[in-house]
Amino acid sequence: MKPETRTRELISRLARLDAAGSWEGDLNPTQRAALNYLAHANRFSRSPSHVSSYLGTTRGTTSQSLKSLLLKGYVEEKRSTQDKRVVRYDLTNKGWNISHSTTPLEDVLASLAKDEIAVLQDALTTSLQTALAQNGNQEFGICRTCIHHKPRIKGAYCTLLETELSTPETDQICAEQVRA
Amino acid sequence: MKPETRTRELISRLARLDAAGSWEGDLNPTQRAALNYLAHANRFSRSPSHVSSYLGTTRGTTSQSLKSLLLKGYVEEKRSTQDKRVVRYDLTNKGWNISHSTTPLEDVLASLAKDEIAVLQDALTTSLQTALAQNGNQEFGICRTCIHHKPRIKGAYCTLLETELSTPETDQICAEQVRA
DNA sequence: TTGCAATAGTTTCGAGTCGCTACTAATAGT
DNA sequence: ACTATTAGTAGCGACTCGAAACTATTGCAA
Repeated sequence: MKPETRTRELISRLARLDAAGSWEGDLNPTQRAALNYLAHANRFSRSPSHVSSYLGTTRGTTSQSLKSLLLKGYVEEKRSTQDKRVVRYDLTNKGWNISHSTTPLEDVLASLAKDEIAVLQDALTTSLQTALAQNGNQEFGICRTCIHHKPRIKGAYCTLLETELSTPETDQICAEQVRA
Repeated sequence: MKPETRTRELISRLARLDAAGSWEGDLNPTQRAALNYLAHANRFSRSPSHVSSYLGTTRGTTSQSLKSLLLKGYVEEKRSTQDKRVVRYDLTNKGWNISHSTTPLEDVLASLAKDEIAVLQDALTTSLQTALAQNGNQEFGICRTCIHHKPRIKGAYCTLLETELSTPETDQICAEQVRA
């Protein structure tokens, strides 16, 4: 079998195993994925559109998943006052608690050698970036690594959103991020 | 973010992208995964039970997926004469044709450097083996690497199934495989 | 300013996955 | 012969997913 075929199969099987084994609490894999995204995204990137773009599904599907998360009390809705169309979803305490728990796959990955996981992460990152670029998708990288990111003495400044950012925020996922 | 968390996220996103982009023909991701398995599994490992064990779903779900594949003409049913309970699914010509097509993710992986994909494959293989071992799942490795595999001048002999195997068959997936 | 296009989000529909339980048929063990 | 086990299927309810239709809001431009 060609190495790329074999590797694709490995990725698919690992993801499948992970999804099956991560029915933590009353969250299914998709809901868990959405929650994970919301836990790491900055305050400008937590709308249904952003979630659906990140997960690669339609807005309709995402709308339902978020509604389910809302109903179960893992997130809360914040409607914007500037643009009355947009909604932002923030994690509740219950949401934060569950988002910290690790999945079986993470435990396995944690048992790899330090250099092994570093190399794995690099190769996967490269692959993901290439794949995303080919589809014209956004990368959803971390603020700190963006061309619009200008470091300040405390925190940073975003030249795109024209906003001051706190230090923890520069480590969050931003939907607008463009690699420097 | 911890490297194992980041890596898990990468695997999950790549798999999601791959699944979304591989709606080749009229096959959805699960049906495609089942077809891929059948394309690489040997003649002793192509029953609904084996497919469900490989994909990590229940037999009920697999039964439906296979029924769908059958209906669409990608596979055909062969009922065993020895054990009248078991069914074997073989790919039709239509099935072989589609199983040879590559997915977008494969194309991306193929563009990686040779040593990079080798290292990637190794790390993923190790992770998968560990994860499967923890769940008590079968590994579904290749015949040739099994403790029951005894090479012959032409092909091989399996001491578990007590059967002669042709050379191509020793490169196929076997549900009974146990790493030597 | 008015009007139209674009955008954010929701709703609904049909097909399909998935876990679960219950079921039939065939085989294996005692 | 009786029972337990195994292979496969059927039906149920919850959910995902893509697609299309829909509302509300905003942006743009004549």
